[in-house]
Amino acid sequence: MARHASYDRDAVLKRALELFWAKGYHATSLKDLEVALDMRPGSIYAAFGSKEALYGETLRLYAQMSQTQFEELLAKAPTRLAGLAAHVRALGCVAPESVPSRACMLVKTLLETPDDDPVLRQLTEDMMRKVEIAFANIYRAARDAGEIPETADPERLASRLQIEIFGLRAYAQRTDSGARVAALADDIARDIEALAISEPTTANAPAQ
Amino acid sequence: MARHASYDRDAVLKRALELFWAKGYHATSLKDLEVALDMRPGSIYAAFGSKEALYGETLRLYAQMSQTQFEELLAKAPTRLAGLAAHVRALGCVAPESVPSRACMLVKTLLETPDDDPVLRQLTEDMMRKVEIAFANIYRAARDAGEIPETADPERLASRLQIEIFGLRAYAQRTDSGARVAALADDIARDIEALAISEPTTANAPAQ
DNA sequence: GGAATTTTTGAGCGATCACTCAAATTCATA
DNA sequence: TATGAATTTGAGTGATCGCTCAAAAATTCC
Repeated sequence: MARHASYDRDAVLKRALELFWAKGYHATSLKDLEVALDMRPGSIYAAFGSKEALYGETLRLYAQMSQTQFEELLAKAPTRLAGLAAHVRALGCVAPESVPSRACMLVKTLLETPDDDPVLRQLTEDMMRKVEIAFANIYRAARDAGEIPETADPERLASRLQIEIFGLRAYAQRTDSGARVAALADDIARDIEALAISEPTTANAPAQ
Repeated sequence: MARHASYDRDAVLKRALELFWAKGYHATSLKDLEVALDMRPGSIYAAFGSKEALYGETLRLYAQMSQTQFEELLAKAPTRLAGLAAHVRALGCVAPESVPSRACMLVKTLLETPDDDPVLRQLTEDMMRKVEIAFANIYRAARDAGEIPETADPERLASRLQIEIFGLRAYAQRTDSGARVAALADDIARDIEALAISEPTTANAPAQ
């Protein structure tokens, strides 16, 4: 007894994500969204409530996609440490044309959001903290499995890894040379692998 | 035979810098600037031409202030490597209330600027490149002075250092704990110092 | 003090901002 | 096919955007 929405919500969110990720929150206008989503303002507001709420949903989608990608990489890696290194290398190999922006959307949001913003800033910080905790859990598991020394501090290593990734992806946004970014990602990945407790044959195994 | 401007241009630029650095380009309105600078729109435009041009001038001021601070730190350090480490440690110790934002204004600009922006984006990338070259020159001098191994690649180390700084300062923006940021900065600084060729008594001298 | 020259002022420009809502349209059900 | 409940439409809301400019005020030199 009623009409159904004519759009695919997930597809719409994905298009909104591409736009917001590329241009940022403030620089993206509703006119931009109307064109990209092929929706009129009324439909957009009926579906998402506000520009801010829509942005929040795209952020969640971004975080979820990133997490999935990361977990797949981890599952394929021979060790936890190799998985983390592979993640960094993967970030260094992204083709600029295959992605709305080489920078991390969470960092972009963090840096263009007021310190006291109760919605987008809070959401961003929460998501970043979740990623950091995930990193720490992996480092802790690696330590408990004897991959890295007993003395390693998982939380500190996790924060450091997040710093390297934040920095690498911001750097990637300012550089034309994909090869240079890939080389730097490799440097970072090697440092991660260098944490490994060396054993006769398996030490420093490449994470490719 | 004429009237003089009633404001101190440098003081005005400094106030504009504080505002832009804290809020970003898009989120800062001319109304905000009118209040912060205590100037009416006509005066602002007579003095600076446009919002974009004013932002550009504050960016230049930011880069110049940062450079000065960095050079003073370098001059005080016993070695070039210690100077770079001290720079990182200094960035980790910034009190949040003493600064408009803990994040780097160049990174904030990079991330909220379109890839093809001919003014602000170009300016930002140029300034970043200049900093990177300065880092590379210091690493090169350190290598030529025998502080670090002959095999060290100054350009690569410079890029890596810029990545660590970008990341550290973005991370600082998302964390309440100043102590944690300082500890992470110290980790990064130690890695820089670890490049040093060890000698009997001077190796790993703390950069404090 | 008067004339010349500059700065400052602030009302207001057109454009765009995020957003609303009454009317038109669509479609599953009866 | 008619009905009812939903979605879609897009002109239009008031607010704010960056910015302009003619008039007023201020300062310097003669």
